[in-house]
Amino acid sequence: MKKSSVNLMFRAFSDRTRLRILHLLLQGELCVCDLVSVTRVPQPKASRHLAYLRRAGLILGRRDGLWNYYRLAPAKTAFHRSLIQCLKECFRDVREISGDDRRAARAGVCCVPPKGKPR
Amino acid sequence: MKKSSVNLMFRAFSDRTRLRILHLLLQGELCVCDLVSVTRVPQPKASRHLAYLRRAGLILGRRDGLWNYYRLAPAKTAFHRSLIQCLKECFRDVREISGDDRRAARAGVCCVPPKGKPR
DNA sequence: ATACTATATTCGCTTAGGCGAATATAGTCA
DNA sequence: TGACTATATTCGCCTAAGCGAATATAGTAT
Repeated sequence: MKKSSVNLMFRAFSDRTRLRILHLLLQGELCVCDLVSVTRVPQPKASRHLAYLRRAGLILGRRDGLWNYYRLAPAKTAFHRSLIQCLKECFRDVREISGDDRRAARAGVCCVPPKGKPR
Repeated sequence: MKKSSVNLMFRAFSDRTRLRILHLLLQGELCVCDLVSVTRVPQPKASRHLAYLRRAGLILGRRDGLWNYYRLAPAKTAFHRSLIQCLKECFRDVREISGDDRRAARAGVCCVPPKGKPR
């Protein structure tokens, strides 16, 4: 773990959009278009924040054809695990998160791809 | 809890100096001059960060004569408690913190006041 | 009063980082 | 090849926020 990653990780959590994305990823892997359609955030903005989270070591990406799937990086330190615990608890206090959860629960809302997305 | 305080609190943790101050306060109430002498941070800088932490609801101040004592604010939410847990665990990853702890352990290092500080 | 101590605030500067809009890249399909 | 889809990056702008230096405030002592 490089010397400033604690700061980076806290900073990563200090933005509402990133918090929403991270919270959604608690339920598992999601592709960018799912994140975009659930959060109703402009796609470039979502990509920007995803890049930030990737750099901070908080998420991992995987490309499958046209889609990029992201998931939470496994926590390798006690600190990282505690941070994830914060994530699980902050939903009460971040208004948008409950709306996200509701929309996410309404199943595969997203884009209908040319060939059908491999679920 | 106002709507943006989760962000504010995470942001408060995203600065090394504030992290060091918060970590020191885990061991109890300290006055500004103690914090300054232990962290070796310029006094105005320490005061600035203390003001930030006060605004974020993370610390409480108390004035006693010439001295201002600060302590961690009691956590009133599960989220806040988890955040404090992060604080307890991040010392492994923030280099300066171990030095702070060592210096803090060397007892009442600080200023020798006119009349002797009420310990 | 003056002098001194502890702490806080302001100023001017610089960088990080958020945003929307536009554009680039990469993979797929016909 | 060209058209289309999903995603990423760049650009220009603006605000947040860090810093050192200087200064202000408040309490104490004489």
